[in-house]
Amino acid sequence: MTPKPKIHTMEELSAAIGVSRPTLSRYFQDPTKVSRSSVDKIRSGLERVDYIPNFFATRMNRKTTGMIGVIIPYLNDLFFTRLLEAIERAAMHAGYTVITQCSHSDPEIEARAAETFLSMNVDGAIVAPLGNHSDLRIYERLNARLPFVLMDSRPKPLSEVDFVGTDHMQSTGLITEYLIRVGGPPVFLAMPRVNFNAQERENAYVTKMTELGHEPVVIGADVVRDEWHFEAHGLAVLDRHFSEGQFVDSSILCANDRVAIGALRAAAQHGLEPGAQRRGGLRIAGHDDYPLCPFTVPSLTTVAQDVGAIGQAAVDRLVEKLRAENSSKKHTVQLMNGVLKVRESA
Amino acid sequence: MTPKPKIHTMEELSAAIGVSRPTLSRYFQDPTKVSRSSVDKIRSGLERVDYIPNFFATRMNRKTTGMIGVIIPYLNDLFFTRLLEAIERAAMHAGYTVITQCSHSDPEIEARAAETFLSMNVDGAIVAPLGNHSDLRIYERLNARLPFVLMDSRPKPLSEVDFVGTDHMQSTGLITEYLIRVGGPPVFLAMPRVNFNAQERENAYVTKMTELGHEPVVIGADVVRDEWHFEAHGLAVLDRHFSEGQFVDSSILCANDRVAIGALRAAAQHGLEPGAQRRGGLRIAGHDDYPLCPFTVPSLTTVAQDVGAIGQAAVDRLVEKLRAENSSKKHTVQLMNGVLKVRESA
DNA sequence: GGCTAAAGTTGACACGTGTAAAATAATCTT
DNA sequence: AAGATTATTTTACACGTGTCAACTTTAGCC
Repeated sequence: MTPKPKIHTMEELSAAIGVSRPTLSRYFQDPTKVSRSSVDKIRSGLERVDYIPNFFATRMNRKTTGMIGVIIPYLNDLFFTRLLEAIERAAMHAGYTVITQCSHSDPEIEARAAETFLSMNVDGAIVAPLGNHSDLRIYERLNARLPFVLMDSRPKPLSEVDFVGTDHMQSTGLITEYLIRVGGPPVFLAMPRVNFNAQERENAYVTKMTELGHEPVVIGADVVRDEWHFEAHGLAVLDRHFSEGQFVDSSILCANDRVAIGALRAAAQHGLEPGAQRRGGLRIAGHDDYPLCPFTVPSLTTVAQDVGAIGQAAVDRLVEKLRAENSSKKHTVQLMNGVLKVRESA
Repeated sequence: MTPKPKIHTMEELSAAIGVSRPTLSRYFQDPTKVSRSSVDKIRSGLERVDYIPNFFATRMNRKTTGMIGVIIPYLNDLFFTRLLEAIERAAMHAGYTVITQCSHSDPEIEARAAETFLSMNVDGAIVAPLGNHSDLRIYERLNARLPFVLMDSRPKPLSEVDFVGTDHMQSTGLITEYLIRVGGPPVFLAMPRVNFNAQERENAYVTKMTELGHEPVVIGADVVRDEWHFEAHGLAVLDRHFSEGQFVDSSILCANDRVAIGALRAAAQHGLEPGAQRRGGLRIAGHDDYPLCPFTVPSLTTVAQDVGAIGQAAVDRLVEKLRAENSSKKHTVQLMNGVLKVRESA
């Protein structure tokens, strides 16, 4: 088949089809705004020709770009990819195009991404923030100029900003309570301070332990390792403790599942078999319900974040804001409950 | 501090600073093209004012947009996120902005993403294709209109297209040979046919087995399960076989590491302990060197794809093409070697 | 068939910036 | 210091499409 002739502008297309250019413009935005006869002419014309409207020219003048910007801190983590997937699904369903930027845990890249969004006139932005306190002005700047929603991790000093995430006091409390009930009171294996959730989960653990009359014990909080290498962190910390005979028959609550996967590995290396079956023995639990939890050996007991609901809620709230056009200035904080997933490891 | 006054156009900025608009335009593209004194005036002016050049207006007229489009088939897979990270790193270093689109293993979304790239006048595109043969025209269309590089998985019918990926004949051959050497000749646990690599690895296995005088055995190729749920696939297939007493002391080569993680799980559920230590026993190996391989129990023997090198090479080749401006029409195929990673499981 | 209201179309201008050529300023010769 | 270069700025137009107001056609009605 011979390649269709390429047409670069609506002007040319208008001449080739025999419909005025503004009519074409309206057709590409919403075919129902054009009469039946014109639609037919345009349809058949487009079949004989290779034309794509210029993305930039169309977006430049429209009052709304139909795009929402999303910033996530890290790609190599299935939690964030699932979140992103949920957001893309919800946004597509609501008729928006998602522009994703990854900050690679670098505040400078994060700031640049925010500027890009402003420069692109995105209709709104959803951001999973880094843990750096100096970045708060970035979020405030976005919040002041766009419909804006923070998700996953919440910087406390920021009050006037919408937020969607998990209620870590509830979720971490839930699994802490479970571990206390079925075994001994757990120690808490912290994660590197990559975001505000790290501290929040630790606080939730301490609170729940204190509330139930137990002495909280936190380990692994001092190590400043390669930030996002959670498995290596969990492995290194526990390997050290196990080598000294510490915690070999404890309940260990890990700050997230990736740390817990490292912990499981440490246990295996020391011939330990974490599991609820053997009373009094080692127990390991995590947080998040990472997709691999059912497949680890032993399978990992954890508390699930409802990633799909968080993504959906973030988009819902954003769409609500950018439709309301600055009517209600009240901000919303949506905290989802975690759900206990009891498996073999605890 | 009082918020800086917002300025929306270069025209206004020009008036506010006292430099002509075209000078500002040149400043934002390349400050060295503007005299020292003007740079100073603009710098100090920008500090007193809040202005961001309009992304679309700038891109519309420039002959080059400085953007490259990347399509990956699936986000919830650390292999692709690592690939994406390598590409973003390399592209940023080369001065390009990456626009990422995920096809979510849906040919329609993939096609739409390609059209978006054309509509945005990206300087070039890198695509990790789906396994659908009907999509070949999409790649041919992109290849005809842009500097274009395919990566990771290669549709054989496409000949005039640049490609960067792993030499699966070598990599799969390497680990097949290793398994034969240290234990019995392996059976091959196939992966769902999500892309062309699935078949290619299977072929490589059969070839190497035949070459060394062994009878190839492929299992799990018939199951058409939820496409990308590799772990569940590996678990289900092996659970069935183990239940019937099959392959309990075999060497099992999995088509990729995620399938292998499911296989390890199946072994554990049947009280089997895969590992090279116990001669004659069960062995499980994978392919890719998924980031979790060192942390599984037992740790997973595999053959590593050099993801970083693939991403870098794809960007290098693309940049080379879009600088050459259609000089040499010859296309390049770069196949990287896999590297054996011997761990505990085989 | 003529009149009116509604639907659809089009001309003219706008959007915010890039860019080549013309004009100006700065620097260098001799 | 005058002329010749060169560096820099500015003028004027271009980019491809959105949008509004004015215009034309169609549909509906008696």
